[in-house]
Amino acid sequence: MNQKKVRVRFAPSPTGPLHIGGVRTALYNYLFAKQNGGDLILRIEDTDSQRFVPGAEDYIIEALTWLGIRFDEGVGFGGEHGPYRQSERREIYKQYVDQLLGSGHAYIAFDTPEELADKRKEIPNFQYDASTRMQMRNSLTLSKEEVQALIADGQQYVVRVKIEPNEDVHVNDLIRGEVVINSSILDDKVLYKSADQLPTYHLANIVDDHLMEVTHVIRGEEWLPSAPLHVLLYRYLGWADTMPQFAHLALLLKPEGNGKLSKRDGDRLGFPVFPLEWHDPKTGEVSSGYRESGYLPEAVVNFLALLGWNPGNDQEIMSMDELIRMFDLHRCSKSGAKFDYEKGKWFNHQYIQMMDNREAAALFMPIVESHGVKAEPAYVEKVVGMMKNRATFIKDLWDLCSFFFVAPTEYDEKTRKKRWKEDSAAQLTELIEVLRTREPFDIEGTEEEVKAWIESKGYHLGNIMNATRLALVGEGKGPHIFDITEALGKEESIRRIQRAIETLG
RNA sequence: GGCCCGUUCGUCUAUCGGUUAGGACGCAAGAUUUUCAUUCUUGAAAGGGGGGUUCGAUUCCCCCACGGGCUACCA
Repeated sequence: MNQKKVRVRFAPSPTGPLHIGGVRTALYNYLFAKQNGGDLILRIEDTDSQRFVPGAEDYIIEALTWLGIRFDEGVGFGGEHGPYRQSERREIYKQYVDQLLGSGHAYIAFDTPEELADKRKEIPNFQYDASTRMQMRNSLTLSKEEVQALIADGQQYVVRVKIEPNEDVHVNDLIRGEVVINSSILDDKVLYKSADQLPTYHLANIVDDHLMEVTHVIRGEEWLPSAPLHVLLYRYLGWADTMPQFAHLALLLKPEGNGKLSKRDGDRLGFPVFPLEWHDPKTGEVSSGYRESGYLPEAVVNFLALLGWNPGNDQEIMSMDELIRMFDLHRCSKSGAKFDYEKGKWFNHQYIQMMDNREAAALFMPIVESHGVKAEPAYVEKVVGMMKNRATFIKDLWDLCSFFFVAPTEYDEKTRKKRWKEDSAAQLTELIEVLRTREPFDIEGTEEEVKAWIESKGYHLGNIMNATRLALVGEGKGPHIFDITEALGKEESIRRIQRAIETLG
């Protein structure tokens, strides 16, 4: 094993918002880096000028920052191995393309996209490789002079890797073990595009990982088929001995039906696929995000970490620090995981329960204010403490406990029918007198006194309590009655009961 | 079509040849409760099929089926 400092990278392409599967890849890279005292690099792979989307890069950084994934180096974070944006590394790639051309591991090809398309139509399973390259228009079949002339003439060309056939290529994957593929089935992939004068992913990736001293490549399974090509490129460039180790992560799948979870699923499936809300600059379309939906970043991280990995025991709730300690690439599952949104909600519920009341109240306060209510932080904190165990999202709290802030103006019909009896008005009128003289207006004392009164009168406890609840809340829900009266205070409690008596009769 | 990877409850997963196949989400029932929740208890729920190897396979091997990925001058 090498003793070099662990360096991993997350290398998204800025073609839109980062989706939740990408977030998981970033997370695993982060966990692995931190566990090994290594660095995490953010590299932007913008070699496809056609698909570039403005704002995507900032979005990626903001999203990962929100989730607590910290980079040591890269776009927006500085570092010694820059630039970290591939579009700014043209000259570097050019140099290695020339090296490959010089060493005979690559060649220039003049075939136009149209010609290739025709070829593919004409010959089933056509592949540009050792068996076909000598029938094509490239620097292998044309003379040096012809090639020079074509280039001088301004003909567009690409650079292709020249794959040596009949060679078993071994890819040692940290998750899947050894994968062996014969080089004959690989094709002569384009390394350098004529269209935008930039390298393709394959070349840029290898050059950058080498130059940035990346030790481990942790990426999605969609890259596994091209991993042998990458191994070969390291070899052709003379970097085989410092080649990083690979780990290909199983994909995140749609919950229903088939296929991997993709950006286009958007809100179609009934849940966000993006960490942050995304406003498409072209279409104006808005896609929901986990943050805006009310998720706590810690819950999202915990949930995502467990989608495709487990600690080997029954523990499910883990902080980022624990995840860093426990993460293990060898415990990543080999098969794709269907995205289970319900479980995600459960995680958020758990995290809200673990949250400090003050913290939760601070998050809830803006919602309270948005309803035109001015409330003391201490009061909000008290209410949150009583109610948060029933909330999956902080924003749920308003529906759950608005009655703590706004007196009911109408009474739920069903509850009224069921809970407001003939003698409720009379009984609650008496109750008001009991409450009026009660001092202090605390939870236990008040409860004791009210119950003693009910008993002495021979009233039905349930009837009184349920009617009182209707008066205080406006419907048949909520915490313990005396928790409510204590929080509302004597005056407000009496006022509400009074009002109910007047309204409901 | 070709190539690659995978296959345990509905879902996420544990099991590194011998287990009543465990946990979690969700679901159902019950308990608690003055209500609604929370909480607790219990329950239903799984090794794709066929061959091997072995005293013994969910576990190892092969075939098939199924699922997923890749197959662009996209990443």
